[in-house]
Amino acid sequence: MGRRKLDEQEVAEFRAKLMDQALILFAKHGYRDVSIRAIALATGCSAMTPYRYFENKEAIFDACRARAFERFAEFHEQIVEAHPHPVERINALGQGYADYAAAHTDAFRLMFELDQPSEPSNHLTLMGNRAFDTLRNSVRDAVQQGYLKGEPEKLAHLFWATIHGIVVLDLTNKLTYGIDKHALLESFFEGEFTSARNTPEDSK
Amino acid sequence: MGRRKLDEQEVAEFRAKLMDQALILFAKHGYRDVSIRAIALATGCSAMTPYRYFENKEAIFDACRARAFERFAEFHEQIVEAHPHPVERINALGQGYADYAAAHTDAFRLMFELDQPSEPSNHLTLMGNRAFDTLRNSVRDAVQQGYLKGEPEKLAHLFWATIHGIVVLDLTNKLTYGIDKHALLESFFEGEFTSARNTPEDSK
DNA sequence: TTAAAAAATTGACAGTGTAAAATTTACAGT
DNA sequence: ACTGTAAATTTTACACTGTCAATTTTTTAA
Repeated sequence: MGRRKLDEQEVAEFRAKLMDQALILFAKHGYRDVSIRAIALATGCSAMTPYRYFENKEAIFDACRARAFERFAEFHEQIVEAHPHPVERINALGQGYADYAAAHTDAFRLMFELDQPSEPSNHLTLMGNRAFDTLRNSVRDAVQQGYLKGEPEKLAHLFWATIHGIVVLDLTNKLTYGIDKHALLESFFEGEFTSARNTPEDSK
Repeated sequence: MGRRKLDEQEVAEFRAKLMDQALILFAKHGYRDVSIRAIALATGCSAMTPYRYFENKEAIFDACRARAFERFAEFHEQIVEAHPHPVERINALGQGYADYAAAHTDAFRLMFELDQPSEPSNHLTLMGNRAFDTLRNSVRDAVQQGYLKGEPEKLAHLFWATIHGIVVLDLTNKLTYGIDKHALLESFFEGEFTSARNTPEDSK
């Protein structure tokens, strides 16, 4: 006696359906300008139904971010497959990172928003790491094969930080002195900055 | 006949008063969770009075961001004065950037939020540039004096992007592999990454 | 003292997140 | 087939939001 409880798969399916719509809306309009009612409407359920599948709006957002990271990671994994050479692979990953941010700006914002509405869930952290792992592994390989020197973890993180910095400064319109994203990426990949450090004695 | 119109200074004073409170609230709770009514209450005026001094909530936020950038720039300018040597100055600016982000995280978020509610105003851009100018000039000096080699604009931008990248990845809890902000900053300042690039032949 | 204009406040509205109540749905036992 | 019941869903309701419009207060010049 009593209506059958939704099994795990059914719940997962509806959650996915909600997230598909939510991701589209969040990416298009941002967290602030998407209402749960709008997500419900797009999904074709009533306004309060999402609350049965997610605790609140932040939980939906969090799930969408994780999904965005998942796609981001898949994109990186494709690049890895397409570039067997470690150094080329690293550069392709960096370029891909920037390209992805440009092509999917809204998803990128979702992922790297400074003003995160909640602490990252474990799943979100996992998906975030998965994308970075492609770079981490590539740098490790490059070091092992002698293409790079240094502590692989630090190298990978610094590489990431630099690309990320270039991308977000560009995204927030902070590059206003004629030096744009492309020039910076090019310089970085050429190692112009990295080889520029020396002492005054050297330059005399 | 007719009440005296507020002169420019009076308007500026009240705007400043509003912004003082708004900046505190925005920094503490973020754009989303601060209402104009709350700003008005903190300022001691009625709920709709802010609308006489700013077009809307975004305009208040924009003004606050510009003010945050102004303080950020002043902080950098103090660092410049305290460090006469170009290379030390550059490193101090980088370290200061990270320290400021840690000490005034909320203000930093305000300034570099990806999800900006509006296009940056001219004044905001100006204040943003003012902070970066300290680094730009320092790099230019360092290059002129032979401490650095390369195109100064690109060097300065790349330096900024790297520090910024490190800071924001840390701020958004993306550094989860035991390599933290401090290790990355240290590596960066030591040039560990920058001197790591060479060909396999070199390492044999 | 009064007319009027600027400033400030109040009232109103559509839209928000979400808690609680009401309702629909679909199954187990008779 | 019917019915009791529990799960799923929808409806209702509320406090709060940004902001427009109407109103009231304040302050000045005549």
